[in-house]
Amino acid sequence: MIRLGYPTQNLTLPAGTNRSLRLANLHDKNKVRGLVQENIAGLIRILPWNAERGIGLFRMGQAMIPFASHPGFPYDWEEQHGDELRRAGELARSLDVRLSMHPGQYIQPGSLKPEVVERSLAELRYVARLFDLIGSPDSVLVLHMGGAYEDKAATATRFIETMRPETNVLRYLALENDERVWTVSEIVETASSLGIPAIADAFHHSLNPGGLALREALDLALATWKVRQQRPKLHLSSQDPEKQPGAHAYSVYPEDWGTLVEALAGRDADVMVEAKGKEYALIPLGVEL
DNA sequence: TTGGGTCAAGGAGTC
DNA sequence: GACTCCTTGACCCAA
Repeated sequence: MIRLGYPTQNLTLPAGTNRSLRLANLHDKNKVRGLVQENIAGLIRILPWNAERGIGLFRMGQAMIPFASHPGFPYDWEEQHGDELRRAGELARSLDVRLSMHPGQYIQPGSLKPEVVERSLAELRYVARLFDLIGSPDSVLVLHMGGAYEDKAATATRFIETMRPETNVLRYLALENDERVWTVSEIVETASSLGIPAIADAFHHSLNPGGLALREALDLALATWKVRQQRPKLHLSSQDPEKQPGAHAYSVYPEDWGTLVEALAGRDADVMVEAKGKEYALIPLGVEL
């Protein structure tokens, strides 16, 4: 069985989980508190909408708690929003919707710069703490491995050494291949060293296959989820024909979906669809909105 | 009220 | 060297 999901916002409702603010306004406690409450309220609106349509995955916006890992964050967000987050988590579990987050390109645990590593770890700890409060052990913290710094082997070693002590982050962390640097086989190797699973992104894989067919890449990535006894997660998207290679299209093309389904060959997976059209991109995959 | 420039942060690749 | 792309558009000022 394949379950589907989409990221951060629902265009139909509409509702979102990614409202943020400029750093210059972070001092305004009431503003920040209001935005966080709106993001959590958005999540609470989206979850039942998804469940009614059989959409079993949802990715929360990284700015659910905007600037949560920034030293200038103006109050104790765990204490102030803990109850709301626990309630949202209870709702997600009662509806059987799996949650995830995907910190962005600035998160570089393998960086050569200590300050970049520290900021990256602070952000990863924020996500893990948020998942703790939500309380669903199958939540997934999706991360790219970042830069290669002209020496992949040394960077992978550095990445592993930096992450190994982060036991609470590792409870949720999964590594994803990207479209130009790290291939599926490389992230599977690093993930295995850390005892965590790997996410194969079918679109990135098509741009950066590392000599593997999609079927072979899935064989590697799906097997890594045994360490957590969880359903494997994958990503799917299509190329925007108007833009550079790697840019996500508004929707998913049926041929890309067909290629993934064929490569899965009947195996179970949770597939996150990354498209500008959000939930509308699930329509060509058979979801009725 | 709206249009458009700008926004914490990194790195790789293209032009 | 400037621009684009990646997670995700949203914020916010000027008119």
